[in-house]
Amino acid sequence: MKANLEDIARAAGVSKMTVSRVLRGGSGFSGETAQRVMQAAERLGYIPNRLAAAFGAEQASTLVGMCVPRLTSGLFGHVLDGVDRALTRLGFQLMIGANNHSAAEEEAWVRQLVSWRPAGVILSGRTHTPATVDLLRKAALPVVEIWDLTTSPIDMAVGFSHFDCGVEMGRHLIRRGRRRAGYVGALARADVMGAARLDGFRSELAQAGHPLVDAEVLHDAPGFYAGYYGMETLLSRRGDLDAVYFHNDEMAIGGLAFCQARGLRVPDDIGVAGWGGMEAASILPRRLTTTVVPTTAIGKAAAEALAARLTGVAGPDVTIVPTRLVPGETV
Amino acid sequence: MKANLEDIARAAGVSKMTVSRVLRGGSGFSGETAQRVMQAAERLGYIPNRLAAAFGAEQASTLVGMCVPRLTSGLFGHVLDGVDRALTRLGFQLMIGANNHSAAEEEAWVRQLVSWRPAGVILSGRTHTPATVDLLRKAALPVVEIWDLTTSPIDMAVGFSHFDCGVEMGRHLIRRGRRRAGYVGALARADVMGAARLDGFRSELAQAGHPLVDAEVLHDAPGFYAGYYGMETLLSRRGDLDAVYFHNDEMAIGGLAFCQARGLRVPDDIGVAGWGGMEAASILPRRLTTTVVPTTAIGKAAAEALAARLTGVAGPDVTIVPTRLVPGETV
DNA sequence: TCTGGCTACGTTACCGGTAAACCAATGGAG
DNA sequence: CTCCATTGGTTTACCGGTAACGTAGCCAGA
Repeated sequence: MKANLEDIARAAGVSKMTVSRVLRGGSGFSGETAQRVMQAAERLGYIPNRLAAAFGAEQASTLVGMCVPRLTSGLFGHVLDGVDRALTRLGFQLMIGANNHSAAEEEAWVRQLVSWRPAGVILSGRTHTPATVDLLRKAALPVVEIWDLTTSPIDMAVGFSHFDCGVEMGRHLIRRGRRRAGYVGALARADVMGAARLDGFRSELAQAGHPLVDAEVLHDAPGFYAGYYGMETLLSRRGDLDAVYFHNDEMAIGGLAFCQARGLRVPDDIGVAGWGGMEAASILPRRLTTTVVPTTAIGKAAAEALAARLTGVAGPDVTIVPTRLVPGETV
Repeated sequence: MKANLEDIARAAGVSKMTVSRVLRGGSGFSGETAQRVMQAAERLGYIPNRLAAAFGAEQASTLVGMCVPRLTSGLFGHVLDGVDRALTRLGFQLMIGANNHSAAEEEAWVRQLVSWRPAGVILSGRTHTPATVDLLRKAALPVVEIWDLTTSPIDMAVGFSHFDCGVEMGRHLIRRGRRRAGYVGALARADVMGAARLDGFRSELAQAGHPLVDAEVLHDAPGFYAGYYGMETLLSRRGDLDAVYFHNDEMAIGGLAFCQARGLRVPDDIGVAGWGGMEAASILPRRLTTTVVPTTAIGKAAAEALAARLTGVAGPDVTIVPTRLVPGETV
């Protein structure tokens, strides 16, 4: 039914090996032979078998795995897009997985992945089980950890400091005269990076002499609803806040919706800041003050770091991508 | 370096085949043997080689491919999530690709995919090149086409009628007393499904005796900005519209932002309707009138249809998932 | 006692490529 | 005229699993 190299070889009157070389565009054959082979392959509707190729030649396959926290995150959608575009251009295939912010789920996924003998892996975050790290080391896979900067990456890293994002936003709020700031987060205990931003925020405020008044870290996923209700909860405990920093833009927009619903004027009565830089944030009636993260660039850089490693070019082990605090009209 | 079945066999004092049977949880071995094998495998840090397994046994692999129009779409993020959760539970791995609304790019991706001999494929939409269809047929792959209902799916389909969505929204606007409706779309000529909604919308309005006044279909990606500027463009041409139907919720929200910026009162001066049902739509100051699409359910159904087909259970060829028009406060 | 069926394995033959080694012409340099 | 490099191939030996089939030992029932 399905043609293989042998069939083409027979049809073209050459050996299997010659067909292999022609189809992979190598050398060691005449133009005339090449044409006969190509025609035969075309005529027989040959579909290459990468399974056999990757298996037979122990050389790296063209498979790259990537694990994100959640597939529903707008930010990671852009990261994925950046990765996918770069990998496609470089001739790789992308295998994805979601770990739902759980290192154990990530381990299970990595275990599946390495059994496909991929060329490399891209992981999100720096929280991995020891078994995961062990597995990756044993498989001798190029690994890129994205999103957060790790002091000691497993292999390579592309990202930025979440702590610094928090610090910067804290400084901004202080500069804008805010003195009683709160924080609304999500994914309590599951998301290390949101926690890092909160740490940075808290530390900067404390240093400025106007420490964080209160923080509400929900267990929910960081969406609009969570922002709305987080804001409600926080303000019901502390009605005297003059600014609230959110886990991300979606939540901040939810928070803004709450303010609107309660007749709170932003930024006069209360300031609101987000994080991430989703498109909607810049088109709200009042542009949201937020930190823009170069998501697509991170994905692209991760894919290219991996590809560079695979072609033997020594790239940088750690790539720092700059985030940018964009002052809007909400604080 | 890396252990294989042979190594385990040697260590456990049995044959390769017995190891294979034990590790795959089959039968034909004693409990004592099983334990020796397991321990040896554990001790040697055995990592199975799915490449070899899928290659050797011509049986279907556990690889499933999925192609979406854009990875940055919020709606498709949820579809992907639904697919991924279901597939992971069923023991499959997900390989993804984006076609950027281009049948040619989809073909290129499918060509790559089939060379991995996957167990099945999930495609978005019903626009495929003849070569794509041919390729899939030749590979005898189970195929699920999602998102849009196809009259004659390649194999299976999970989705709904975009035309009907448009019809329903047209009816809603008429019921609300709107008589001069416009439309703002995106991805001109690339997105067949948005066009189908517009067709349905247009046809229903015409039938009601209040035909569509004007439509502005941009070439851009359907985001907030596009909605903002699309609204601006449309209203500059036709200032007398009393309602605008948007390609999706993001664009509708962009349109709302424009209204706010220009001091247009919604829904008094003008009505706004979206499509898709993003979370943000329900938390806006005025809840957006939109059609909610059960994205995650579609993904789940697609994955399960595929799995059913693979286990030999005959599932339905076409699964219709219901969309729901949710009247908000914007029209 | 013989037969048949079960359990618990072992043997053998692939799957479809690729690397590496090998070989037969051919043409040009010395 | 010989030698050697180059061109254009072929042959062989794997890669690591799995299916299919073979078989020894044991026990039950006729």
